[in-house]
Amino acid sequence: MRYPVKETEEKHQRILQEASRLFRERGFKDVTVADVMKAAGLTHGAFYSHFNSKEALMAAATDYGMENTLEGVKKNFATPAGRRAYLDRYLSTKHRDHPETGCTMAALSNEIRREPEARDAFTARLKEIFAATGEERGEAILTTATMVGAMMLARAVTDEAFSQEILKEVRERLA
Amino acid sequence: MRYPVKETEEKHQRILQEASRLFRERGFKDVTVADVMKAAGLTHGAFYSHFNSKEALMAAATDYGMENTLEGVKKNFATPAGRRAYLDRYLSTKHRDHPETGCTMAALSNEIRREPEARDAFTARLKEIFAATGEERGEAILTTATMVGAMMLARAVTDEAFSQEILKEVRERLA
DNA sequence: TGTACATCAGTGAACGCGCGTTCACTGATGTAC
DNA sequence: TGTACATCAGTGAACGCGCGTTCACTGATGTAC
Repeated sequence: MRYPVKETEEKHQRILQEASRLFRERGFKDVTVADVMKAAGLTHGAFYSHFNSKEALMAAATDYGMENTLEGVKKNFATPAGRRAYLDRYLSTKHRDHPETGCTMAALSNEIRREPEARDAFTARLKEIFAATGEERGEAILTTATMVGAMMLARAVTDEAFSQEILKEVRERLA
Repeated sequence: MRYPVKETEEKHQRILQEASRLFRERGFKDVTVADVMKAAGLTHGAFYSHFNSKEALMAAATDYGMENTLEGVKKNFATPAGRRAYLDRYLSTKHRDHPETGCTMAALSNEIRREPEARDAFTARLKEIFAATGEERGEAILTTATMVGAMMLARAVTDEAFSQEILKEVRERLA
């Protein structure tokens, strides 16, 4: 049956949101189209009324997740204190333990590399993010690389003390 | 039929080597057991005479790849010039374009996080790598995080000039 | 404003394919005597 | 040292399962008149 346009748009947003959340948590490959649709409260068959393929969803979810990061940077990098607080939150155990609500770069960049559509979205948003820091470009690049790398290492490691050490050392050394 | 012990050991090494290569290139999920065995010159059925499961192979390949990195660090970090050359090689377009022979951390850490067996191997080797740099610990952590993060971003991005810019800025700013 | 009907998001069964793993079988190796 | 035989890496067919995608069908919505 036909559904109200407004509800359809809301469902579309919900699919995107849940996809982004699940992908960040488990990666592209371990999340099925059915998983995403179930999380959005729909059946898997309806997926193709919203996206052309799982690849298209991965790209859209990447864009969605990177846009979130962009907003966060815009909001927090206005003042030195805001920037400092952002870095500390980024390099926290809370962020480490919740990739599903955290940075898309730290959660998915390994897989994004192999997904042409997602890469395009990633590239465009990353440029926006660097610009939004208001910092000298090389500085923004260095800081971002360090944060992303540190989070990935802290997450990949099993030893809790070691993982915290990684976060702490980088937190203290980041300008 | 039964095979000479020596040949069996060589085949085992070949499986490990090819697995590490293929995993770094395409990720754990996009490489099948059959792919690995074919690359090693065997049929897929023989796999279970060498490893208990694909998960066990992922762990062994992670250990194998990290050990390679460890040897490289040991060899190159003896002198400041050697260290400098190592960083420059790490942050090169050649390394960026050849993940299959490159750093396991930059290629697989997103996926390693979700594989318990691989995580253990990763953790142990990462500690060895930090120790092998001969640097102050916090320094080793910071530098490694930055290198890994920069390589992942440079690889995830489609724009060639942008990708090179990421590598160049980090190369110049790394002590 | 009211009516007729074309549209299309959503459902759930089904398709086709590929994957990890198992298994019966093979036969040269390596061991026991 | 020679002989008999148990072992076990390797083969290739098969199993069972889950995934992305398709499809016939539904029926309220939104549009054309």
